[in-house]
Amino acid sequence: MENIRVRFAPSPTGALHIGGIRTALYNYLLAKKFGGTFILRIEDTDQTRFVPGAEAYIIESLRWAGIVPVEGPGFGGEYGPYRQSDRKAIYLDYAMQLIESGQGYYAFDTPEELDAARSADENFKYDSKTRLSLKNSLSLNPEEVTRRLAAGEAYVIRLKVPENETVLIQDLVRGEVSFQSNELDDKVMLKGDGMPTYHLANVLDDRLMKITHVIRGEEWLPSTAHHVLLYRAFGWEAEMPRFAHLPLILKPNGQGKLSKRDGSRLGIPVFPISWVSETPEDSFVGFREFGFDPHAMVNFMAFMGWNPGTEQEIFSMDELAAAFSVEKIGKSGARFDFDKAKWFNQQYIMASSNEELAQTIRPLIEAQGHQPTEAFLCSFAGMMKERVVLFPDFWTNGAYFFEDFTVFDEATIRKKWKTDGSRAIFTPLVDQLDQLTDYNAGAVQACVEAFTSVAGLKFGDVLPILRVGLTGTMKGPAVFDMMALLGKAECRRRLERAFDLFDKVY
RNA sequence: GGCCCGUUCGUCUAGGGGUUAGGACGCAGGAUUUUCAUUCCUGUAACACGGGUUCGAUUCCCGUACGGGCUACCA
Repeated sequence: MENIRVRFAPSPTGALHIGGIRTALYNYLLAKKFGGTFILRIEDTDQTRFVPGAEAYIIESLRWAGIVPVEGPGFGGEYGPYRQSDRKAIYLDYAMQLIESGQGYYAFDTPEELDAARSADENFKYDSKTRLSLKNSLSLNPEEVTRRLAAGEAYVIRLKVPENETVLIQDLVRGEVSFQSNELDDKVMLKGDGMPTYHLANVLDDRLMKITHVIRGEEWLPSTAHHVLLYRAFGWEAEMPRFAHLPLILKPNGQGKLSKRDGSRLGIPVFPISWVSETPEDSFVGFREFGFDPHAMVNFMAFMGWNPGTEQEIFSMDELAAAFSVEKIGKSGARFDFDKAKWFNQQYIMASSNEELAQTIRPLIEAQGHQPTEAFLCSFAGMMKERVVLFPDFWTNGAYFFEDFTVFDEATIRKKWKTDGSRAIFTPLVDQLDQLTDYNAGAVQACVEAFTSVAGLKFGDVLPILRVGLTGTMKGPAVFDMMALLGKAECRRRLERAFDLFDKVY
């Protein structure tokens, strides 16, 4: 394989949703697999849509996901600058080449005139059939063009799309796709403000940055015809990058592609990390803040539209890179399945070490006002990790490890606790537990078993009392493990408090 | 409207001219478990439709339907 160079080229117009992350991921995986170079390029040619902070958001999102560029703004590289607004002169230069070679032309039509043309004919297209009746250097005489230019009149440079040509695209995902040039319009290459459009800048930068593979969303497939025409115009068609157009990510339910609003509408994340804007409607919660492990998100995203062809589903980034191939990318849109995303996260949490989990959840626990020791937190994580799906579940499902419960499972107590006698039965157990010198799970269990048989009770009569007495709930880790972690004094305190509470149930 | 792309269980998908059409999520049931969860087992459910080509089509071709994308001096 040649020296692969791929790029992720987002526009800094706001938060980048999960589809963008997947595009970046596939580019990254291809580069990683073949020892190539993954480049980040910021396509900020639309000054009206520029959003401050968006570039930093994109970089942080990628970093969180473990997709780190080798070249890009702030990352170095020999093909910079990597922000298109810093490359303005380059685009002008090449746009002029288009004019000189007769493959581009100046157009003086104002946006208002074009709008008028469109409202007069809804099928209006600026193309080979209409361009001679519009105001441009093809229809106007040379003196008039020179005069307008000299007078500083606003103009754009358009691509002169040739007639009667067939544009064939060999797409790595879709195979051969063909377009008739007569269907294509004369796209603007250089805008009135001197900035290039996406099409010009993209083609030029891919060429100048020696990009070998263009992996991008399917929404770009139609304009790829124009891009090929541009490569042709510059004489680069033989060395064009290879194209791969990715299937879109669809809404979880209903129809259409996934949109920003779907997240807040359905209460699920569709962004990698949170985006905070002045208005709540434009602020979004991310996978990170939802409590996802970035590896789980990446694993999940990798499978939206790609599949290794084996039955393995859990992949590290390295394994993903090793297994990845553009040929195995699917063709049809993939519906965003949040249940599957959660399943991946659960798998990752269960596979994480207690130490890793402790580190991740410490801020969540501390935010609740508790400063557990590292040892305590690790044991806690170990006991809870098979019982959570998202990181915040550690707190929601295990708060009783850190503080007294306020509500408890009344149904169990009504069934197992008798106000006219249970207290007398269980107080000796508390006392016996207090006699233990080594308060470990085994010793506690032995003590409880001995008590149970002497008292003529069944395990099922004693365990629920202990469990609910200690934690308030019937759900949770093994009782004796929890007792060992909580310690003798704390268990005694909790049980006495609980017994008082239970007596008040009726 | 025009151009382009797509269509296998509810969802993500494997597969591919002759298969009991496989896996995963979800859901349902069961086993294990002091609870919950984990784990294991079982079940549920799919080749959009119509024509060809063929001995045989879910697989190849053509239509139709449906879905999606693009159709800006936005990317």
